[in-house]
Amino acid sequence: MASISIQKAGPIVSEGQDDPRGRILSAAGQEFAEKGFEAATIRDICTLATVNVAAVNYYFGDKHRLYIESVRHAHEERSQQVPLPEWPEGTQPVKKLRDFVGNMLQRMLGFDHPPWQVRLMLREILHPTDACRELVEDYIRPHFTVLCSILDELTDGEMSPAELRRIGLSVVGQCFLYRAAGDVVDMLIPPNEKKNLHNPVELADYITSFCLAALGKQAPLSVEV
Amino acid sequence: MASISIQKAGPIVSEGQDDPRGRILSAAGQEFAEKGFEAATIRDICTLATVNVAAVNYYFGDKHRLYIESVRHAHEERSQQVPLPEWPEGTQPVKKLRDFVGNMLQRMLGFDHPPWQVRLMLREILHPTDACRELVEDYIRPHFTVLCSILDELTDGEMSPAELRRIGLSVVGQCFLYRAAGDVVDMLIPPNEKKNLHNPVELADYITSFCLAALGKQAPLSVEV
DNA sequence: AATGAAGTTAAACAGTTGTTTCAAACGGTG
DNA sequence: CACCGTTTGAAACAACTGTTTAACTTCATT
Repeated sequence: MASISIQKAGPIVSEGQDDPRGRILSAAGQEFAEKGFEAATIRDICTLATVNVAAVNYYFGDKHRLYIESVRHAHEERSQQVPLPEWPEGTQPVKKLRDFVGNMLQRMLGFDHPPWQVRLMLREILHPTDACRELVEDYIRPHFTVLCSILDELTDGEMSPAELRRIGLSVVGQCFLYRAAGDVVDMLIPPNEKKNLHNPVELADYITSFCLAALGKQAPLSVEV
Repeated sequence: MASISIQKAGPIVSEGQDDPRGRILSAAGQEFAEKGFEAATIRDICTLATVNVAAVNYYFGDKHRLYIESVRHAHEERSQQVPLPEWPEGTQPVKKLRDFVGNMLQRMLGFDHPPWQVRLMLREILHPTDACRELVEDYIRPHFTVLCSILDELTDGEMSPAELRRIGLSVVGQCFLYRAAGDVVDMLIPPNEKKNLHNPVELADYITSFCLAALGKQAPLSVEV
């Protein structure tokens, strides 16, 4: 009974090596990312975090609130790990677009394989729960807004905000496919082709070129006959 | 014991109104599509199918094999519901591309809201299990091959197969985003804008134009200043 | 009518789930 | 040291999971 008031906030300290709450949050994120909300069990999470089963209910109240918190924890961490690029005044919008796409691919695909933070966020994007709104407002929308403003610069203000958003979704969509359906993409293209043409760097160049060509800011990929 | 031999095949009849196996398959597909493999329960499936709990194990052996079968069932049904378009000899590749994109969007997004077959397949694409390989080979790859051959026609054979596949993924990616991350897209754009610019028909026109422009087969979306 | 396989049922099984309990241990403060 | 709120621990809880059992119905075939 007396512990109920604690569940709302928990200890102020966080992220320490021997901080149980932080360890649970990290372990939960990994488990939820891998198995999803239902399949991940409190017992596995606690084993991974080396805490007692009761700790989750003590610190977070129940499994659902632990999930919400772990999604928040994930996108906060990921925002710090791969921040948006900053450009000096007067940077060419073409370069900005290339940087943005490269940044987005790096954030989505990671250097080797994507970290659990991204996979957890992906789950929330695909099957939104209560945690989704915060994820969109704090993480996704700011990034999308930057992209649209780059496109606005690039098209010299010719496009309406609605058109800019639609083009922005074209850019995001091309990157998103590799993240969300990466396994199927791997089955559709030969392995060596993946290394040569579908690595993050080549992809960023290609997707940027594709969009620049579509917008008439660069020669088309194929020449008219 | 005696019933084990039955589980492999089941009755020859299928899809009848009072065919338990067919009802289970359909109910399982809906439940798996909505909740995923773990969260969907055999009891809920059987309640929906109005059969006894033991029926699943009788007809399919266990939950996992029921899942495999229901994924197969889903993409077989969906192939009949929305077949690939057929074009008469000499059809312009531009028209083919527009038709293909429209067809893909219709298949992915459905007329009103997407049927459970698509949502189940989407789950398998995002988090592949044993059922994925068959889904790719029997459903996804044939469609992707058609797309690449259209792009080959369109570019007059100038592109290598690898380049064609990469462009194909650009086309698919733009459509896929609306299917996989539709809820987030809805949060990023105003509701009326969605009706005007992001309905299947407008989208098919836009995505086709975007790609044609990128390939230099149509005027760019924005004119050079 | 008798037979026996095919199909269906309610009940039970063993295992796992999220959650709770309550006692023990901790760590500062009087 | 004794006190007290906070944290940890092992065990138990009730509910639910997939699966199995064994009795029962159906029904074409002999």
